[in-house]
Amino acid sequence: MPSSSLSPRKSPVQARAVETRRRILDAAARVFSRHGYAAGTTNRIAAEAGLSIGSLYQYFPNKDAILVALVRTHMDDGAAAVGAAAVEARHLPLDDLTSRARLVVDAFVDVHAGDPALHQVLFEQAPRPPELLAELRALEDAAVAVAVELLPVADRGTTARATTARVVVTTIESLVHRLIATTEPAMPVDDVRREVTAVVVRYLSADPGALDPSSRRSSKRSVEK
Amino acid sequence: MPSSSLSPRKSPVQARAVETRRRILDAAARVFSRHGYAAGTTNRIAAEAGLSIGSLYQYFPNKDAILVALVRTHMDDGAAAVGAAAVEARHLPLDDLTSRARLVVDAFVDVHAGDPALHQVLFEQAPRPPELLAELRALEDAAVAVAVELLPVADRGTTARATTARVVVTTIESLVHRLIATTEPAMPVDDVRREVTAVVVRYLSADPGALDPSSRRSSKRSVEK
Amino acid sequence: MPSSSLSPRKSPVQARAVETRRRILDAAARVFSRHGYAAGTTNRIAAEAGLSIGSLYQYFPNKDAILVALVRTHMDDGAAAVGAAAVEARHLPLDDLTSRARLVVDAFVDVHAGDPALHQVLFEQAPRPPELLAELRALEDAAVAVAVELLPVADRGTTARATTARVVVTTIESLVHRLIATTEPAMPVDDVRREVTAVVVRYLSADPGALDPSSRRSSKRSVEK
Amino acid sequence: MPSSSLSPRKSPVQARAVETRRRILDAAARVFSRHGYAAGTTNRIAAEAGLSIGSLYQYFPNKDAILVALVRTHMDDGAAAVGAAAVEARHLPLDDLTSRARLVVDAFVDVHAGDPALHQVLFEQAPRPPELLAELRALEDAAVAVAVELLPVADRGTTARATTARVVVTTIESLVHRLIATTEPAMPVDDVRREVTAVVVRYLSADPGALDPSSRRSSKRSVEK
DNA sequence: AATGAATGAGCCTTCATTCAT
DNA sequence: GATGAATGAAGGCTCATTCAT
Repeated sequence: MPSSSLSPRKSPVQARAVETRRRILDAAARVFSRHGYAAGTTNRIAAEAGLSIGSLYQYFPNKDAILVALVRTHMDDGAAAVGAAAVEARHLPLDDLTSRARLVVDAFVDVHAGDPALHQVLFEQAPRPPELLAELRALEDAAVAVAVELLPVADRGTTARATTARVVVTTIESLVHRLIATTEPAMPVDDVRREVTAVVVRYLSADPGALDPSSRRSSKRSVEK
Repeated sequence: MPSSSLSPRKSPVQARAVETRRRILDAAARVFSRHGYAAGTTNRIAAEAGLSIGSLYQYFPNKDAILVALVRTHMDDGAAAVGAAAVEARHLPLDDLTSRARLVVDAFVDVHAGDPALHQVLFEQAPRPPELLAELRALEDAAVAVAVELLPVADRGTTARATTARVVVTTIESLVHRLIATTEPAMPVDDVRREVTAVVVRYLSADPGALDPSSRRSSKRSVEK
Repeated sequence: MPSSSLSPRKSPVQARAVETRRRILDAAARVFSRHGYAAGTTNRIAAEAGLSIGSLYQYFPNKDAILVALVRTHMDDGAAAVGAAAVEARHLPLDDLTSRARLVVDAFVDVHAGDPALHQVLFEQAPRPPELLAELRALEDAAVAVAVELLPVADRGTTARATTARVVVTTIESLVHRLIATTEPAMPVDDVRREVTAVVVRYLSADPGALDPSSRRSSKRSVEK
Repeated sequence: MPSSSLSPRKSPVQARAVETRRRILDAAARVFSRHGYAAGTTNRIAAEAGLSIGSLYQYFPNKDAILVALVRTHMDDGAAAVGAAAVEARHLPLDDLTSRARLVVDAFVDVHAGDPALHQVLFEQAPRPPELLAELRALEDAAVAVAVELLPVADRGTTARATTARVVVTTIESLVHRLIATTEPAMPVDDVRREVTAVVVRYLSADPGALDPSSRRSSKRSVEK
């Protein structure tokens, strides 16, 4: 009945429900991050959210749904961040590969730096339903498409463009993830940004002619020497 | 009770025990690979090993010990394979970076290609005790040390040698793992070998002067130049 | 507060309450019929009635009360229908047993044919409180009394009149119920009417002398006779 | 290792397992009989059997399996008892309908008299899987077949033989069940035996010509007479 | 009176682990 | 040493019921 309200907000009921949902998700993030997936029990999550177990199940049909919601949130956030970076990158000169890559890498780093432990749980430890896996793959495909367009990804000798693009995307993703998630003498985030960018840019910049690693024995000549 | 100094063999009893241990570990590998960690129950492992659950517990104090043993085995195998590759690589000329890197990358690929699903379980999905994580880290440190010695890892501008070396090691590890373990249109193993090698070699070969990604905007000027 | 003695109607408020009660009961009937007692949750009933769960609990103190109300309704309906049939039957000649029985059987069939699944839930599946069971028994006793009066139930050899009457009532009840509720190649309702009537009539009509099943072996001789 | 035992019993292990199974089933029978299906929790059954809940689940995969086992047992027992009675009945002269019927009725009574409350739970209250229902129907069909053969079931006017046979079977079943299961002033079992037999025999013996209840209004004329 | 979010006891089930044989 | 039946803590989840709004 918000007949003349300027802010077309959700009705109180819904607004509260939305907030409770958030609270559960936040609690789940904390619990999963701390205890991992298996030990992140629904009871613990409910307690952490300050709710009864029954209430939790009024918002999510089962434990997996909570996980999926969390994964989707992070996927969306990641896609948004990287997408924004890509848009920004397009405004930079085509030949300034470093700056372009850096923008994208930074987005990835920001996404991962938030809660590495949670990321670990969400994307490695927990059993994700096939459908979610498919979405994840689709997202990566989209990222590959962006990479092709954004970076000068060309066939280089034996290597097809698609392969190069996928290597680029996978490198950024996995390297950032590993460098940040791997505990202990954590690498300073700035170093991560700089080095991952370097890895990608150099991979793409190398003069194919001077540096063909296509066959294990291409080095033959130097060996003969 | 080594009866003769010439035959340092284990007594029959011990030998049998060792073999049973192996059987359990092999069974666990198969079970974890197929079902994941959580669904890889001790009973299933015992059944797969053709043992009673009681017997299994005479060889391992608990489920975690099985996992740890498995992880250690794979760590050792990996270390051996990479170590052997490193030894071989040392015989190649210092400037044939590609061949040297390729040798190491191949070792990593071989280690991962065997049973990607198991690797996933052992190194991502299962909750590993802190002590094991420490060992893992030590192993990586050793790998970094080898990398420093084996590859022409030098300080490049802002980047300390240790950082470069760690990036190299992490890149190989995570990229190979991801490229092989990530299901679906799996990348041909040969492509993986070639491209990972390329990534590493180019990262290390780039002329530091011409390609300094140290600051996000520094590149602009070089472009204008 | 009946404002006028001429209109013994309930006040609007009460009338509405009565109607809401009805709505709940109807909804419960549908839900129990479809899902059974256990799966017929109060929330489902409330939803089916277009009410909030809170409102439902303003009309019934608990789930069992709903069931009891439903059972009572059906008991009353049944009693009314059978009672009416009995009244009508009394107008038929005493010796037209078939018509008299048929009238009663038809009443039973009509009662059961309406919603067999619901009947099943109400009278077999759901746990009925002892007090309700007592009412049920009382009702049956009444039916027995009617049977004694309506049908020529007389002592027959070893069998007391009360027993015969109870057998008649139970036969009609259970046979109609079973023949109609038992799924699958359901027997046509008309066959049910005819056969159940036949069972009862023949049971009551048989020449007691010619057909004494009182002892297992006594019959042999009578056959020989 | 029962190499030379005269009684080819199951090995100790199996024998014990079989006995434990029995204990669980017996406990379940008592618990279901006392508390009904819903309130007959697996924990209660385990406790009643003097076992831990874990052990119970080593013998039955879930609660329903226990119910099904119980139902099957009773179906088998019933089929055996009735079958034996049928065999015995066949040795009686064809025209001694009463004795033949009595034999069968007695079998039914014996089956039901054991634990009426449990029967109620097993065959009315509990949710039985469709597959079990199918078996139940098959069993009834078999019973109908036996009835056709055993008793002089012939077409009588409007009524097909199949209908008559089914009515006979259903009458015995439902009447015995109801007469015995219905609590309180329980009818003496001997009365049940005698009267149910009478109902069936008279249903089958009546002179079809003299007693045709085929149409509701056929009686009108006789009234007018 | 109505609403529906919240509650929590309790259910079914799993599985690592123990221990009598 | 081997066996496998037994154990029971703990987990995911449901649903009748309450209560603040």
